[in-house]
Amino acid sequence: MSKLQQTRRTQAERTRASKEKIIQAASEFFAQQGYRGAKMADIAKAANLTEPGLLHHFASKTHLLMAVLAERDRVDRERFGPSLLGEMGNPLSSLQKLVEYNETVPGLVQLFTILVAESIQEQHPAHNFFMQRYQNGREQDIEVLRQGQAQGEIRSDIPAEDLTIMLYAMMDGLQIQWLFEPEKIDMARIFGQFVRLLRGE
Amino acid sequence: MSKLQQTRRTQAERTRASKEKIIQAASEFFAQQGYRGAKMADIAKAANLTEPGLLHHFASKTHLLMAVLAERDRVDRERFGPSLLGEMGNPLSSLQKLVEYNETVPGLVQLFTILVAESIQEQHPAHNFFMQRYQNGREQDIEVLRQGQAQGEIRSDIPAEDLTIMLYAMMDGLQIQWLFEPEKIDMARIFGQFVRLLRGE
DNA sequence: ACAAACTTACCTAATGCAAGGTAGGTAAAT
DNA sequence: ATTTACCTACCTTGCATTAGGTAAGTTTGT
Repeated sequence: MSKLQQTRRTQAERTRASKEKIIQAASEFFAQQGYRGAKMADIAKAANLTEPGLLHHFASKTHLLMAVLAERDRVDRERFGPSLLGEMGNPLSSLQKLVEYNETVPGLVQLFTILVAESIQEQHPAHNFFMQRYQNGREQDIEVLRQGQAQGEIRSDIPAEDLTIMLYAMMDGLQIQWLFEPEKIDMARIFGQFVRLLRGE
Repeated sequence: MSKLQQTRRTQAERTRASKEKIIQAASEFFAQQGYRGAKMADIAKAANLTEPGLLHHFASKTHLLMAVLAERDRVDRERFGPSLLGEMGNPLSSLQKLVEYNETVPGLVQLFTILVAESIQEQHPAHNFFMQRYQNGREQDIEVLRQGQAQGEIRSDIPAEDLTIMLYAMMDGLQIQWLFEPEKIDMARIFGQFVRLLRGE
């Protein structure tokens, strides 16, 4: 139709711009419909492309999903460090920050919540991604927690391994109820209560 | 082929038997593949029916899903009371029982975990079912928790409303990690630690 | 008591449509 | 001259649902 649509000089620029738009669109649709529910055609249209146009950049729906997840991870690691707990010294408080941040990006939270559950099945393309994610996360956090326990900032009557599991569990679980009723569930505040418990009052 | 396949006298008997088999098969497939991923053909075959045979009993895939959930609810309410917390007097300990029971039925846990996440989308056929489920559950439990607080069995520095939310969150969250790595995550023991926290040591 | 009329529990075959992916081309960039 | 970034047209498969039939079970009239 119009020639105004794509006015980018170099190919590199065009590619970068297209991929970015695709990933953004895909994130939204995956978040809203899950991986299975999301349709390539919709994603393509949202990125101003046809379906084959999209497939030129990402060879298959699975590839696209992995790209979305990788990108998400990259951004998150940029924003927070490797351990979600943050710096030694004041652990848990930066986790609290993360929960507060999450309340501002319901789309992303929904993306991960739906995909995590979907990917419990072993044959799901993101199965290993999420299993690794939990494993790495817990492993990273465990050291920080031990530190905190040694310094008396975190109660020591529960092993650090268990604490990591509980932290992820509480975050995930709160997200579910919050996604159903964002107005009603004050995720950050309740997570705060939980953190207080772990500090030992 | 053979006339041995269906040797049931009355129609009522046949219908009851068929519906039972269908619901059982559907539960398994929904648990393994989610609602979207499960195929009517597979469910039908597992129930010794053709697809239209199945549809004779449940008018659509959505109807089938609702039937599965209703049946699940019925069985659960039979096993436990209306409140998951159990009797007044010793609350939380029966919740602990529930978690231990859940460890023996991974298929059911997976069914609910995957479906809950899937049904976060408003247009999902089970959306209202699960939202209600949380609302009712929390409402039922809140009274029991207040009792426990009044008798000093449960710490009183966290409002009962928040406690109900945290209990469901911890259960849901633990289930996710447990479903990924059942060997590694000792769901019941960790939930026990959490319960201890809520008792105030 | 029993046959005619009806209802139920299925089946085989076909429909329809959604959705991922391919073939092969064109025009712009390199 | 070649590679890249797309597009149009097409293909294929998967899958829920419908059309229409048959045989067994059930009800009713007499």
